[in-house]
Amino acid sequence: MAPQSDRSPDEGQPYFGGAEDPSSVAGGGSAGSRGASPARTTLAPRETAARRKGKARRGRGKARNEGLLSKQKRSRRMKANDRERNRMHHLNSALDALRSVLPTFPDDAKLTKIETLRFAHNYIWAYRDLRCHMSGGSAEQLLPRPYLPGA
DNA sequence: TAGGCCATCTGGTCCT
DNA sequence: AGGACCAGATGGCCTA
Repeated sequence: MAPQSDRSPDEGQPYFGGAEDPSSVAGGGSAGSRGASPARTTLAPRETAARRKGKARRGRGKARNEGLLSKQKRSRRMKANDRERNRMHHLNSALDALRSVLPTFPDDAKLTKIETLRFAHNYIWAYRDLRCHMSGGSAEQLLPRPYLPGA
């Protein structure tokens, strides 16, 4: 397949499908198939669960043997799986929210997770830099307030 | 068909 | 004890 390089859009620029920025943060990685074709769509959690039901039971082999696990253990595991699934769904929602505020081209191009994070990093960095230059201050003065959990 | 991305399961560890 | 978080494993989907 085509060599992938994490798209690292130029700071402050909308992301253009195939554009690459070799000087970007952490180098190399994924590429450009998805930019060109937004075919991959994130399934809604419910839809995902339903659609993936089949493979949900896939296992890692050994400890999988039914009967080895007590009913209580099994039940606890299932609950843990459920929480983990939810946790990941929340994480993905947050990622979607982040995607939604990042400019891309075309508009409906979907950034991968790693691309989203790297782009957001660049974007924030560039924005801070821009404000710094406009205000004549130092970048440190423009650092966002630290995140306060629960605030 | 290979390789990238993703969702899910799982067991370990840490925290409350 | 139970939940949150994490990383590894697995297999499906998709594109070049």
